Amino acid sequence: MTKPNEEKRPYHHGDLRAALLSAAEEELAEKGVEAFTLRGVAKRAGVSHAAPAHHFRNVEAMLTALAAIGFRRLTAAMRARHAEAAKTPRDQFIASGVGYVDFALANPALFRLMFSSQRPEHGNADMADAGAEAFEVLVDDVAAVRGDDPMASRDGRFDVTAAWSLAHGLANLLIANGPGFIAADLARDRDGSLRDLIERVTPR
Amino acid sequence: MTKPNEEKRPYHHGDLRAALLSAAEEELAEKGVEAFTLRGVAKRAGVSHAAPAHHFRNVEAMLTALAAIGFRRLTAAMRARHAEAAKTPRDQFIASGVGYVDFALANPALFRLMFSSQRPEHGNADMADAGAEAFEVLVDDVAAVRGDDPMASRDGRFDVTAAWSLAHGLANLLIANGPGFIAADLARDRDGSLRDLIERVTPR
DNA sequence: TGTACATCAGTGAACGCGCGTTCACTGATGTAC
DNA sequence: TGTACATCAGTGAACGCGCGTTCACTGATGTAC
Repeated sequence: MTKPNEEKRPYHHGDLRAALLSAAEEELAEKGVEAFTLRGVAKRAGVSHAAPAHHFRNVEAMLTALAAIGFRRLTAAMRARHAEAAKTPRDQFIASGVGYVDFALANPALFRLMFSSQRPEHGNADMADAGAEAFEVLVDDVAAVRGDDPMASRDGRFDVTAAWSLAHGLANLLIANGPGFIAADLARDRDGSLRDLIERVTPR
Repeated sequence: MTKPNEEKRPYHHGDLRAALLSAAEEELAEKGVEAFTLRGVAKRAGVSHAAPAHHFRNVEAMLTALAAIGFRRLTAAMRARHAEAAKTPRDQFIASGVGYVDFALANPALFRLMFSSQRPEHGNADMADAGAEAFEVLVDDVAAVRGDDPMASRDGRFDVTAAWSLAHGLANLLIANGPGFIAADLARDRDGSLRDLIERVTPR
C-alpha cells in the first residue's frame, strides 16, 4: 500500500515523511522492534536508504515519531469505544479499558515500541504529550466513576493505577501469548471477556 | 564479580557456562535487551568471543537460558514472600503479587527479556517449564482464596487472569516509568502500596 | 510571461563499524592399559 | 605409577554481512525580478 507508483514515479515524492512513517509501521509490525531497520523502511517506501535522513535525524527519531503516533491512536481507540458505549460512568470507564486492550491486540509491535522498548528517545516532548493525552482519558473516566478528582487522593491515584495496570498487564500478557488458558474464553466473546476483567478494577 | 582471576588464570575456566550466564545477566541489565551482544558477554566474562560457542548454540540460545533462569528466580521471589507473610489465603495471595512486582523492579531488563522480547526462542521447553512453575504459584494462591480449582470455571480463570494482569501491568508500568504520579506513594511505603493495589484484584 | 538562481528532496556509492559465526589451532584433562 | 591418546574447552584470526550515516551529486521546485 505504500508502494510507489512504479509506472510514473516523480523524482520528488510529495510526502515522503508520512510515507516513511507508514512504511515504518509495517516494518515494525512485520519484524518487531528488535529487527527494525532504517534500510528496511526505506526499501518498503520504495526510496533509497539515504532518503530518510532528510526527514529524520536518525533511526531513533523515526521510532520516536512512530511511538507518538501510536499514543495518539491509542487515545483515539479509547475515545471510539467511549462513543459506542452507554453513557454511564461505569460503562465509559470499561469502554476505555476495552479500547486500550483492543488497540494493543491490533498493534502488538507498536504497543511494545511505546512501552517496552528503549529505542525511542526517552523524554521526547511530542511523545510525552501524546502519552499524557491517553492518560487523561483514563483519569477522566475514573473521576466520573468516583465523583471527585482521583489524582488528589492516594486512594484515587491507586484507583487509576489499578485500572491502568490491569489493562496494561492484560494487553501485554495477551500479546506475549501468556495466558493461553483464556484464549478460548476470549475467542468466544472478546468484548464481554475484556469487560468482565476490567470490571474487577472499577472503583467502588 | 565474574572477572576471572587475573593473576593465575588457567587455560580451562572450570565453569564457563555459569560464568557466561552471570556475565550475560550483567550485560543485559546494563545494556538492555536491544543492545545485548554475545561479544559483550564474552568480554565481561574475560574470555575470547569465540568461547561461548562451546556452551551455547547461538546468542538466542543464551538469551533463552537467561530467560529461563529469570522465571525460576521469579518463582523463588514469590515463594520467599509467601514464607514471610501471614498464612491466610489472602495474605499469601498478596505476597505472591508483591513478590512478582518486586522481582520486576529489581530485575527490569531481565523481566523485559522474559515477557516483552522476541529474542529468546519462543517455545523452548526449559523456559516454558520455568514459566509454568511461576504460574502454578499464582493458581495455587487463587485456589486457596476461592476454595476451588480456579482453572475449572470461567470465573476462576478470570480471577487468575485479573490478578496476573494487574501485577504484570503494574510491574511493566513501573519499569517503564509510566505512572510517575505514584512514585512518591511507592517511595513512602512500597510494600504497603503494592499490597493495596493487589488487594483490588483479590477474588471475593 | 520568462529567466536566473537558491533551495530542497532525492540518488547511489562509499565509509567504517560491530556483529555472530567459523576455523584451524593448542593447551589441559581424563582415561585405558 | 606411567604413558599414549582421545576428548574437551579454550584462543585468535578471519569471514561475510548488514547496519547507520555521510557525501558529492542531480533533478525538481519555487521565487524574485
